[in-house]
Amino acid sequence: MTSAGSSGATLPTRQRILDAAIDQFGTRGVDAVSLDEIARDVGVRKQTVLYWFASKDELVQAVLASAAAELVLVIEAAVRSAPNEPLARIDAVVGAVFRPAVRRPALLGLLRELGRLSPEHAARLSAHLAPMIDRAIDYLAAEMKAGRLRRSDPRLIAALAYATVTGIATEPEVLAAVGWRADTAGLRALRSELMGFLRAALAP
Amino acid sequence: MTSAGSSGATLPTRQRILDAAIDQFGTRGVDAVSLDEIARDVGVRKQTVLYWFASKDELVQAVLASAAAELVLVIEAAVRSAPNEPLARIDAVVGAVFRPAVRRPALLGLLRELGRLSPEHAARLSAHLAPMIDRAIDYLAAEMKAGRLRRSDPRLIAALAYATVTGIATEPEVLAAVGWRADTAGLRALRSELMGFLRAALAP
DNA sequence: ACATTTCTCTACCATTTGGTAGACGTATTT
DNA sequence: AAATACGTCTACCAAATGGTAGAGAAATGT
Repeated sequence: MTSAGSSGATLPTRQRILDAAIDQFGTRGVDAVSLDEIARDVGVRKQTVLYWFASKDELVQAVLASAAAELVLVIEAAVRSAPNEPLARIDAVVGAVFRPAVRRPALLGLLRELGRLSPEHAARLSAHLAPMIDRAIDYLAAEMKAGRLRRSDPRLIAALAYATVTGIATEPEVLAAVGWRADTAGLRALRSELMGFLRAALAP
Repeated sequence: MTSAGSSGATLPTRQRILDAAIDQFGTRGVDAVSLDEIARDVGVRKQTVLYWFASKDELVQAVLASAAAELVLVIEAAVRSAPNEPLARIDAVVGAVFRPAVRRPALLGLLRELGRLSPEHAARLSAHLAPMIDRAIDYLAAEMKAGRLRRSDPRLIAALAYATVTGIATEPEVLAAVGWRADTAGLRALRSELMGFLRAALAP
């Protein structure tokens, strides 16, 4: 029983399908991407995709779980390794999310798909992220109480900060529309502006 | 020649198709919506849709133009009727966009489709909005220079503010995920938090 | 050596998609 | 009254979609 199970270490193909699917679903939307396209990206036939994931629905489910897990991992690591000071922590989280997000908008783009998914998928994804969200909100509330963050509704503040980061990371076209350049200097400037924006919005 | 032309006053059906298409495209994504579904929404057959709009592509084009025009109209009106003070103007714009946006996420949702549209569509939409965006950026730059707004890159600030408003307005699921309630009081609280967030982010 | 499992493939299939052709009734024009 | 334009419809169609059935190569176990 070397096994594959539903969790453990998996073989190349399955992972490659998953990766391709994250990119496609995240950037173009689940409904707009066909299994054939994913298969072509991976360099394999559609039936191979359907061998690893019994249906498109199951693939979507796996993609969401995988992306959510990756996000949670990245964010929690950033939080743990940051000093226990709210603005520094926010910087750390933004920094951690920012690079992968801008270079691979699909990751956050998947979250933006939330409203277009079936209620079941949406619920599963929410459940996956809920603990982290709840902890973040509790943290914000505590820091507000301690006067280290601007006093406001921590839940809405969390949502607003999320909207800002996700929006800016998943819509390069908007940045292009305001004349922004996607070169290295541009990226650095964007990141620094983003942090400045959030700091100003959240500082007491 | 009572005529219909491509601009002027039009008959019910065409407009109803346009409205239904805005909602569907904006909430579910262009690629994911079929002409049959739009037709069903309107209570008509697909061929009737194709009578008014020669192809899906043409319908998309008309929808984008219509939505952009509506947005520009609403925003410019809000700006004109607001006092010439940057934070007040921002409040006015947010207030003007907020109600329609939350009740009809499709409008802003269409903008979020930008990256998924064909380059031609994206370019046309950008062109439609560019004058307003440029004016906004110039305005922000001037106010920053005058010390009435936090000094920063006006282009990125515009993009960040846009991301915040659009994100929060088009993703009710995120609000739900943080435990927000969509009742009247919730709406008021959300709007006030949003304005507070932006004011704090932009104030000098 | 043989049997079995693992993985990818070809061959189909029913349904849905955007789109064409043209019939049919109703206004409007002449 | 005849002719014409207008708006919606039914009848199709070729391509693409998600999915089933099962063949065949390669590894693995016995």
